[in-house]
Amino acid sequence: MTEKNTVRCQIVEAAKKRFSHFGYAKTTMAEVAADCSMSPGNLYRFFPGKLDIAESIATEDYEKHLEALRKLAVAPNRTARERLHDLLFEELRRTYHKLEKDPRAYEMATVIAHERPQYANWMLANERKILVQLFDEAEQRGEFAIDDKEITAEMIQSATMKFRYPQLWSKLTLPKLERELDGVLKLLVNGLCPGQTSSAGSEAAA
Amino acid sequence: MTEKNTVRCQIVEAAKKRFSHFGYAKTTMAEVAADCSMSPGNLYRFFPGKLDIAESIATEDYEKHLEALRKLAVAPNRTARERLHDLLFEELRRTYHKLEKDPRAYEMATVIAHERPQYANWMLANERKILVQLFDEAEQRGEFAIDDKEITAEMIQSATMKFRYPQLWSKLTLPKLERELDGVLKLLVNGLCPGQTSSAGSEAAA
DNA sequence: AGATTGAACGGATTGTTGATTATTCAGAAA
DNA sequence: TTTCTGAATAATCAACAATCCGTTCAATCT
Repeated sequence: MTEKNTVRCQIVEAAKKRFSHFGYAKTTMAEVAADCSMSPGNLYRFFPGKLDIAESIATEDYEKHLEALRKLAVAPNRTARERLHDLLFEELRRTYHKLEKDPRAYEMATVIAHERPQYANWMLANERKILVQLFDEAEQRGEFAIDDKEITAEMIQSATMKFRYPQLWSKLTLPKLERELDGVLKLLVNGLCPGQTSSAGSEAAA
Repeated sequence: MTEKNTVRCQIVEAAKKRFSHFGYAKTTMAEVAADCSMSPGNLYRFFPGKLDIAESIATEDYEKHLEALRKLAVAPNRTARERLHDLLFEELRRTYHKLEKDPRAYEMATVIAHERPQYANWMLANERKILVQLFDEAEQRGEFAIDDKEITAEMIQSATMKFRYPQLWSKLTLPKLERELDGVLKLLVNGLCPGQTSSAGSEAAA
């Protein structure tokens, strides 16, 4: 079991090097196998297919991101609104930078999104859990008033779709995207109706 | 001049028939020219290129849609919130049906969006004007409280992006999209903060 | 037995060739 | 002159061949 895991890791590491250096498409299973001093066929004892190796790499990275989001969601000394802001901005910035400077990451994201549509849903569901937790706390402190928190989390995700895979849907620069996300967040928090005070429109984070 | 316009119309009509019957790609300039009893070269006295004929057709149709939106934006006996609802739903439904039942329209939309990125921006700007007008009225009646109406219109468009070209970004059915748009709208209008009453969450329209 | 190999299969990809077609423009027609 | 033509051009596309590569599995090794 531990043995098996070691081999799995070895494969993942070899693939990681190849993928990030030559790209997913230009890396062959035979090459990865050779890097691990094994035959191509043997890879299939550890992964169902090539795409699963890529998914494994992506997930490893994503888990770190998720952890960072969880931290932000419960940061002390921040209002619920600020924490929501931090969450959404972290998401935007991470994706933007990842896809911006690294065409290999872009390629892998595209392939996985295309061949495994459910993967994106799984990511959204993970982040929804964090949002719901944030809402729970916020409600207790009377910061937000929310009927159905799960649904509301979905709606927040709908409304911020544009900022989740920024360069797939627009060619805007990061500063412009940030300004726009800030505007959308303000609207989501305060609404269009007259009523309560709107606390400051934007803050710096990180 | 009128003469020229007549010929232009004739070309557009011939192209419209061809495009909707055989598709944009499978229609040749020679065929359109033949339908108009003229040589292919002569088409270029009236249009800079094939794509411009398609654009002309698309715009003709779009102008009708815009007119419908303008009507909805000033409908009497409806609250601002209801009119905003009608506007966004009309947009969603039109696009959905158009792309759903007519693969030719989908093809043309794709080609134009790809070759003429500015075209989509022009459409958004048109619709923003309508939104701003709606906001102006709403503010006078005290229904909405809005700082910068142009910016707010942009933010509404950002937040409802997912519903503007529905089948490009998700495989959701119309009812699901409608439920989601309703949820997003509710959030945009009322905000997350506790405060004023939320008038009914959803209504039927047309 | 279980673990590993590597040749073989077939679906996808690439490169090449030939045809199609959007666009131009020199000249014919009006 | 202005209006139009249609052959010439260059870019794109479709079809086919050849190759490549992910995946499988019968045979080999431990």
